[in-house]
Amino acid sequence: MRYHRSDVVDRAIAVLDEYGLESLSMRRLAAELGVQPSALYHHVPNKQTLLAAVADEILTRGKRPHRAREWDRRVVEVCAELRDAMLAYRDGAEVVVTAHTFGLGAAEPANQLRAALRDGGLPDDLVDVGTRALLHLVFGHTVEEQMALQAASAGAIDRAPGGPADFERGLELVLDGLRSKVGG
Amino acid sequence: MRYHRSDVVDRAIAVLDEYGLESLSMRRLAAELGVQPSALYHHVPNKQTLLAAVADEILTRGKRPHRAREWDRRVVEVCAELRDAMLAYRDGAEVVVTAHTFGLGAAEPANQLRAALRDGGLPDDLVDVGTRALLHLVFGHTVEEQMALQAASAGAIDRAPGGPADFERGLELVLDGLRSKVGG
DNA sequence: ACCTGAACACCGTTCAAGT
DNA sequence: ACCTGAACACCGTTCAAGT
Repeated sequence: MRYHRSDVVDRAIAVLDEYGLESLSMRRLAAELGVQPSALYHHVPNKQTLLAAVADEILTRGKRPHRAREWDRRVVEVCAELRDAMLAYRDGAEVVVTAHTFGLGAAEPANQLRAALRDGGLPDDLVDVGTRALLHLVFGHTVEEQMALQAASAGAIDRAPGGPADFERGLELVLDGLRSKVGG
Repeated sequence: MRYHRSDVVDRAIAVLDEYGLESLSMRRLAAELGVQPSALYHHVPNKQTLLAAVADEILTRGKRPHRAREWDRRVVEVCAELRDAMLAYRDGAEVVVTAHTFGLGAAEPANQLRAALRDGGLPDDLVDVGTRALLHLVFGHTVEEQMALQAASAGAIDRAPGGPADFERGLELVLDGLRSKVGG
């Protein structure tokens, strides 16, 4: 059987979702595809690049249309889409955040947020600061939430995991700050 | 030579700072101490626990007195202390954030932030939401900043790394949101 | 109590050789 | 172009045995 890069990425996501990030090794993935580990390096230069591709694919699969017209409602939509996309696969948040940290892929959400803040009439420097703040909030919240969800499903007794309500309230804090500057 | 747990942690920080997190293996650390890898397991149950201890020690070393009296100024002080503590060692932010993510140690900053927000007269649920938002902001910003600093010092040309100015402006966004709720 | 020596079950990556 | 087979240089962790 002959594979393409997209087959490798798809299978990587399947392994990630079923067994978790710590089990997603190049050797394990190769075995899953019925191929020698060295064969993977024909489709992907290294594991880091593969994980970046996995992150991008997770975000692509989570894409949805944005209907909001006001810039601040669109920010909430983009952030919610990002959160839902990461939560859709086991350890998805960890993978996306790591890719973003290393500057590999996962750039789409940042671009959408920047565009929304610019539409809001914010000055360039505040667009930058705001975009980063929103992204860090969504990433931090979602990694924590997914951690708690997975711990709970593994039987560990845990307090309520934050959830979508706390998520939006954290967002509103930053949006309040931004809105107070848009008219200033 | 006989070692104690604190010797192991101290040496781990030295290795971290000099060679980076990816070089901080149990085997490498053992070699650095002139001991067999298995000897480390008399002082520490596993690597995860060691890294949590490293995170806590990094935060302890970065401790400083807080002089601000207003709650919002104290928030800024706590956040700046946290950021500086993590930046003081190579990959320090990554280590502290990972420990916090896995719920191992790194709990002090959260407690200090909670106390400050409570002093501000915020209701309990907003104290929770605000603490998490501030923590995620500081963590996200500092990991990104440290990444950029290390990339720059490794010769990669990079745009200005955010720095303390952007850091405080992101913070102010959330503080604006919180302040608008304290009188409401 | 603390350490050694040896082993177990893995990693990511490279590279000559095959088809 | 894509894959195999074998190797290189590592991992974290366990455990009997020593002092």
